[in-house]
Amino acid sequence: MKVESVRGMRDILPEETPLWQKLEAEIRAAFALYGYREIRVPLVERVELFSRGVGEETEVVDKQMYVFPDRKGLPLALRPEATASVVRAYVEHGLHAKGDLAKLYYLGAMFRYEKPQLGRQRQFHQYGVEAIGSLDPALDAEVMDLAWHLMERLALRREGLLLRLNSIGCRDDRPVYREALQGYFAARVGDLCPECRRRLETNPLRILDCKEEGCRALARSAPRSVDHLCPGCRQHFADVQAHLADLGLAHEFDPTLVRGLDYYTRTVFELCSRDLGAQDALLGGGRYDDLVELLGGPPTPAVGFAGGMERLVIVLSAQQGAEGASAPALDLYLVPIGDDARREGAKLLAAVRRSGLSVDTDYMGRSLRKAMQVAGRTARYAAILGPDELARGEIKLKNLATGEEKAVRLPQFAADPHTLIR
RNA sequence: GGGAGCGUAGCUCAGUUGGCAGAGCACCACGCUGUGGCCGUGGCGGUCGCGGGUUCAAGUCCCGUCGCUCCUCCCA
Repeated sequence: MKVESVRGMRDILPEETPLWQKLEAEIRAAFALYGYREIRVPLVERVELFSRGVGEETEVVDKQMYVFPDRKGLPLALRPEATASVVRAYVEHGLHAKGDLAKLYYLGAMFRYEKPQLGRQRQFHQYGVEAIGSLDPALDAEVMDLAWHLMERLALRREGLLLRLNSIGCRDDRPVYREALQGYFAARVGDLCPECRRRLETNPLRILDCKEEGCRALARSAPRSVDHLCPGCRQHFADVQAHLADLGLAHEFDPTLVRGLDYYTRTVFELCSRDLGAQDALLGGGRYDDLVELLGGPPTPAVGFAGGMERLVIVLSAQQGAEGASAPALDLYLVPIGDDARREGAKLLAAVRRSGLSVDTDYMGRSLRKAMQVAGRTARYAAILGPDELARGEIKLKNLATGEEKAVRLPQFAADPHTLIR
């Protein structure tokens, strides 16, 4: 019986890794331009970090989290997202004591137990930023500008993207809005699914993104969060929009946007692709002004976003598909003829590699012709070493693009291959 | 969560009313004994996703199961 990969967990093969590496490099470069520094947090956390931080009632924690006890029975979880971990680290290491805005970014695997499909895996990869320590609406706008800038770097067309924006208010607004929702849904409780009847008491906000058709119909004309903002939050939201306008960032106000995680406050946003089908959200984020305090730190406002790498890979590979085959990866391919040449060639390889040239040779016992074929598609130069060359103390160098071939002294080539290969 | 489609060679896929499992690409050998890209000839390669059922006979029909994909929804 063949052992296969676990459902929703896929291999990224060498054909695809260059694209991932390019993507990671662009993400790091963009984040660095905006003053963010990388933080690496564990893949495994205590369950309570997410049940408290993200919210017991959220779909991510309630239905999608990988939970298991360790050998001593401690309840652990594979992280379904990274913000809670970053904030935990921020509090745990007293980063707030530096009295400055902490700008942190991360890149890595997340785990959610969902039905896998294109652009949605059980192990997936997110990149994200967290700016912890300021309530300035200009910072909200800067974070969204960073999101846009990243997309520009990846050469995604601006017209193909859509920034959706909403405000869900602060912790003082929440009870008011919650009551409004409860009042609205309670009057129509007969049309709610059993799950949502429970949510009516525990977390009525979640009814807004229930999947049942009946609940969704009700949600469409439910009270809007923006109509229940305190003066401060209303001003904050107006300022954010003004700053976005200053930066020339188009956006669309979407009163139904609530986001799936409980820690969000005030600003919430999503950047969507217009040419991606069902899984169109490229990244999403917003403010989480109470999370630091909730996880044991001092009251500290924060804003950030997270995006999915798989979805960018889809968009990018569709866009780059026409670019064709990549250039040969190797500088040189050694083609040995006979056992003596193989032995002598192994020494040569070690020397040439240490000079900084990438070289490979045949270990499959291939014929000269087959080895030349491999050289032709993997390298810029072929080096032919056989009994004749060995007897003369030479090696034949062939430029595989031009077909030009010349014999060079073996010791000279081993000592200084760079001048002969360019 | 709801709906639909598809699983046949390493890859992309044919396979008719149930009747000998195929092609192209890739790989290997030879033509061309030590020189790649082009061409030709031959070869290697299969529990037809898995398990059951119907049948003289199942890749094909039926049931189950696992996986993949798409739509809806949600999200990254």
